[in-house]
Parts: sequence; structure tokens; C-alpha cells
Amino acid sequence: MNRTDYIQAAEAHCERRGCKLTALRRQVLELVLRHQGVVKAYQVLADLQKERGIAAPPTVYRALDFLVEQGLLHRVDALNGFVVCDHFECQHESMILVCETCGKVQEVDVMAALAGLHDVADAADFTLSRQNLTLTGLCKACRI
Amino acid sequence: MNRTDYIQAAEAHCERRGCKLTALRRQVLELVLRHQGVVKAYQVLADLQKERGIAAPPTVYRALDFLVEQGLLHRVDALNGFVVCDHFECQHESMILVCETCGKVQEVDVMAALAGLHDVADAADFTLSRQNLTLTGLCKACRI
DNA sequence: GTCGTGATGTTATACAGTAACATTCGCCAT
DNA sequence: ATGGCGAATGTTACTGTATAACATCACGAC
Repeated sequence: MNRTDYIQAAEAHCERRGCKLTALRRQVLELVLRHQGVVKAYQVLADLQKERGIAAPPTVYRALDFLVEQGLLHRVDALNGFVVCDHFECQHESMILVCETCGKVQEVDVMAALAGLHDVADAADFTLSRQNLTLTGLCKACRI
Repeated sequence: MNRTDYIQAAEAHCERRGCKLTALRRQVLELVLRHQGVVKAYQVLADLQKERGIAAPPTVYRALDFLVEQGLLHRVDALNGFVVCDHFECQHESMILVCETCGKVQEVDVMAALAGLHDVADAADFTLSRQNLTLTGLCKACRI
């Protein structure tokens, strides 16, 4: 899916969920798309400032929070960053793999593996929220 | 295991690993133990200042980093916090469950479930680091 | 119109973490 | 003992991350 298609799909996705991908939110989403991998909020802020003059932290944080809420982005806690989700349509939980060496990120579907975690949580009388796991390790290229 | 026993075991644990649980590090560990659940670095800093007058952020961060390295604490990325590990002796990977409502934390052993995650990662040509997962959800009490 | 609601702008500040350098402490080789 | 080394701690200052609180704007419902 190219960038334009993605944005269009994202817009429809928001519409279906009863909210709007406004101009600002779209602009922030585009800025995140332009990077590959994890982006930091203040990087987005800097980019945004280049494009539209002044902008303050709350502006980008509000947009990023919205995009995460809609499932268009995932927050990567371990890195204080954000990464695009390219399958926001389907409801799969997923696992985000972050390479400790090169920083590259990949997202994989893990319904099966997560079932095991849910079992363990159930055994501990704990109900997991829907969530995307972020795990760190070494990608193929860096492992060599 | 009570607090005193824990500290003693922790001290021995460090000794075995060829490093020292110094007075400062022990004091920080005690401060973390005093809370239940997740503690923030600046909370520890404030506590430390109450006990010994001035203290600066690097002082507690260095101690916390050391304790995490020794396996005595886990970092909880999602909360920018730290939590005591009560089984630092065994090498199990574990899963930390954080209740979204009451903030209580429990740690459970999940070798089996993690095996599934490792399989998925392998399939993606990705080598996971040893790590402790942090998942959010609702604990028994808050689910009602 | 105007009112309510949601989005955005603005200011200021709180919270989190680290770089860089100074100082102290414990140890041990001489 | 002493001087020198490495690890730990102290100190200053800063960078990065995030949010509170309030002002303003856009726009549809009535």
C-alpha cells in the first residue's frame, strides 16, 4: 500500500469509527509515514515546524494520541516512539520487533503466541487489555 | 521473604556476580521495596532526599540501573517505572502484569507462553533478547 | 444568530534521563 | 605508609519527554 492509498484508507477508517482525520492529524500521520521505523514525538514536532512554522508539543502529542487511539500508529514504550501500523483494518493483536542494533522495526501477527500469554494471565486472575507487544532483539541482518 | 532477608539475599547475589551492593545501592533498593508495585525514579529521589539531604538525579539513576542490571529490579517501560523482582535467583523470564485501574503489579513465570513468542520471532528471522514483558490489563479486584 | 462541542493554539511547567567533569573511597603493589 | 588505580559517588547543567490549564477557533444543531 503506497502512502496516498494508506492515507485514504486511514481517512475512511476514522470515518467508520465516527471521527475525523483532520488536516493537522493527516499532516502528522504523513510525517510519521515519511520515516521508516520508529519516530519520536519531538522529531515529528521539528518536521511539523518546518512545514508550518511554529507548533508546540501539545499539538503533535494530541495528534499522535489520536492516531494511536484509532489504531493507525502504535506507541513503542521502550523507545518513547511511534510506529505506523499497516493493518489497522483487521483487529489482530500484533508484536512489534525492534532491533537493538539497527533500530529497524517490524510488526508481525501473533494470534497464536498471544493465546499462550492470555492463558497465563487468566491463570493469574488477570484480564489482559488488547495490546501490541514490543519486544527487542536482533534482526536478521544484525545477528550475523 | 521479608525485607531484611531479601536485602541479604540480594547482597549475596551481587557478591556471587562479582560486584557490590554498596550502602547507597542498598538504600535505593530499600526505598523501592518500601512501596508496593511500580515506583518512579523521581519518587525514589524524593525519598532519598528525605533520608540523606541533597541528592541529584544521576545518583538514583545510577543505582537503579545497577539494580536492574543485577536482576533485582525490572524496568516497566510503559510506566517509566521500576518494580522489585522477587526471584532474581532463578533465570526465568517473566511477565509483569500491571493493572490499569489500581496500578498493582504482579509478576508471573511464563516460560511456556514465551516459547510461543520466540517461535514467532524466529519465523520473522528475529532473535529475541532475554526480557521481561510488561502487559497491562485488569486485576481480579478491579475486574468486578 | 448563538450555543455547544470538538479541535487547535499558547504558555508554562512538570517529569524523565544523561553528559561531563570533580571528588572520594577502597584496595593493593611497592 | 603511600601513592596510584579503578570504581563509586557527587555536582552542575542540560536535553528530551509529556501534560496542565486556559484561550481561541470552526462548525453544525437549534
